[in-house]
Amino acid sequence: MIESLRDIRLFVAAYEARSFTAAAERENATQSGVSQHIRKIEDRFGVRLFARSGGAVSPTPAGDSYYRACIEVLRVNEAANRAVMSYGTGLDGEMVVGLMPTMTRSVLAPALATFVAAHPNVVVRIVESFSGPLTQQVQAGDLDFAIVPLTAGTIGLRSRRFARTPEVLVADAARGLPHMMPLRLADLGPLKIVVPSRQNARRAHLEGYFAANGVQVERLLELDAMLGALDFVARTDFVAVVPGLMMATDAALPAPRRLTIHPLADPPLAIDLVLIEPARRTLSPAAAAFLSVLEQEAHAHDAVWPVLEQPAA
Amino acid sequence: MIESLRDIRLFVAAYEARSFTAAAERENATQSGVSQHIRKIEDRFGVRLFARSGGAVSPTPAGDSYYRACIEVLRVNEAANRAVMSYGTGLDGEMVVGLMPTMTRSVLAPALATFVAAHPNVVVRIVESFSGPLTQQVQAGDLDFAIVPLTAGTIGLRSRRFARTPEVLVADAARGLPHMMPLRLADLGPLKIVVPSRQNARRAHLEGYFAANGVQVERLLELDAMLGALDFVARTDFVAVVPGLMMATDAALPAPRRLTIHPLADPPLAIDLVLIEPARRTLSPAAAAFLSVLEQEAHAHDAVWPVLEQPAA
DNA sequence: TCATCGGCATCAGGATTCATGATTGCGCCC
DNA sequence: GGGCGCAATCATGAATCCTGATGCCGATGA
Repeated sequence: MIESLRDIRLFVAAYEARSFTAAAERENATQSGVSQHIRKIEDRFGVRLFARSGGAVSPTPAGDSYYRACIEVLRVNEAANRAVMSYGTGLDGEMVVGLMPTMTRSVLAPALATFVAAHPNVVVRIVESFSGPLTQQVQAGDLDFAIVPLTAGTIGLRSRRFARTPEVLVADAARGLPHMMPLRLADLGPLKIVVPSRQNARRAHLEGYFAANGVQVERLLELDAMLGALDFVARTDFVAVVPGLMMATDAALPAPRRLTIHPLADPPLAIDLVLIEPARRTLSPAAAAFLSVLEQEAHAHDAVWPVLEQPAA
Repeated sequence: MIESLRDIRLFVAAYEARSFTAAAERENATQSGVSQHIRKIEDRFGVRLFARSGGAVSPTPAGDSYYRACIEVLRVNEAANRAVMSYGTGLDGEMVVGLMPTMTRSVLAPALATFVAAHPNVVVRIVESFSGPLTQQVQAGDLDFAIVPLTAGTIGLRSRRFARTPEVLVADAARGLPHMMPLRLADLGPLKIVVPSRQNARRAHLEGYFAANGVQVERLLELDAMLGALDFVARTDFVAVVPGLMMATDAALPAPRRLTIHPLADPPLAIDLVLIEPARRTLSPAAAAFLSVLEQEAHAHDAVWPVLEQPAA
């Protein structure tokens, strides 16, 4: 009875999916096969890795421990493969990255331009979506990494801080608010405001901020289409609160402008963006290179905003 | 074409032996098999790992690099195996136990430490609550067992005596009362005293004791948060009466101390703790083992208190 | 309380992979 | 040039892996 990396991969998939069936689907296998592999491991060690209680499987402490060790094995193994593969070719291959709309509006374009110029052989695919779907896709291994708002940790993901950016108010320029001047929302009187739907992690942050700081809301409009929201703001007396990073290029634009931008003040509000990647893998060289460009681009605009002393809400 | 740990082992052996034949011998394989495995790796990566020049094989730079990465993989993999094998002993399953705060403060921690070391496979869940909710949860079958103060029997429960512990007075050390010296409450003059709410079964015991023994109460403060109560006592001239078991570790603590502890004397007052479990079930092996550890730990501190001749009130 | 359903375990078969021993090819030394 | 040592190759039998079907259990909902 020989242990194989297949065993480990299937176990890791089962652990992360909390389901043999889902794991099989992810790893191009069958439920039966997954079941047999895991039983094989359990027999070899004489330890139960999952508690089967009819409907669902849940890891035992031994399973938890083995999982932590296994993702290490997979990561190191991947590093081994990369080490030898680098003797064959330079930077190429395919890379799939998930980004939330905040990233795609201002940061993506210049980062992409830089990257494709430097690495013409890399096939780049960008997926734009919201945090929920992106998280799932990273978990499933469909994405090399994703940038999403900070949320509670999820099984099978490694995450690290990517950037912090202030939330800013966006208003129709016809209102005459001085561009880039920090504002207290409560001073603006009852607001007609565009917010994302509850699926979006930012919604809760915003509502908490409104409630805690006496912001009067006249009308709430749910709109998950960010670009549409900005266009809507430019044509009506609605305003929107969006991550500053999203407006980075607009902020520096000279007059005349359709929209004015205003960091929230008293207190400021910021949002943390995190990088998530599958815990069992390491970033491919191409993905790592792109991430570095993306990060550099995201921080290029830091200086236009007031310093954020306070941690994010 | 799936990569396997066998590939890696054979490659490592070949690298170290500088010979396929010797490697085969070391790994209980044949020269042919080693040759095929290594060719498989080379094909997969499109890189040559060994230079074959008739008589002997010598690693290429790619082979050197892969070797260094591979021994890392083998090391990490072995660590994974060791991690899970240490779980080979003891019981398994899940166990949910309800404890009153009296138990969680001094007894729980050492008992838990002993238990998880002996039974790493058991998923332990501890619920801290008061007698009412705990009794309900045992009745509902949500808990394997609970430790609660002695009360009237409830249908659907089996109970047995778990421990008897004296009630003790706890006072701010600044009062200068000699630590561990038994006291008559009535001798202390009018008391400012912290007591649990009426939901707590001990409240009635205490009030009965006060009335029967001429204890003068200047102020009563209801506080169900046990830890908070102790902290409050340490900062004010209030005192509290709590089960001795709760203060077991504090009792043995050397000076300097924030609190002094005093068994109630003339007459002593004790409280009985009982084990309750669903009458329709028997204790799971894990629960029984944990109970035994808990009981042992609870009795480990018996000697620090005066002998209780009298039955509890 | 019963029927239904989702999900895992088990089983037998067929496909695939793996290991083996024999044989061949290559370079070296005598 | 003929042994000699070692790796490559090949065909075959063994072990394994994967699959689809089926059974079983607990959860869910009427």
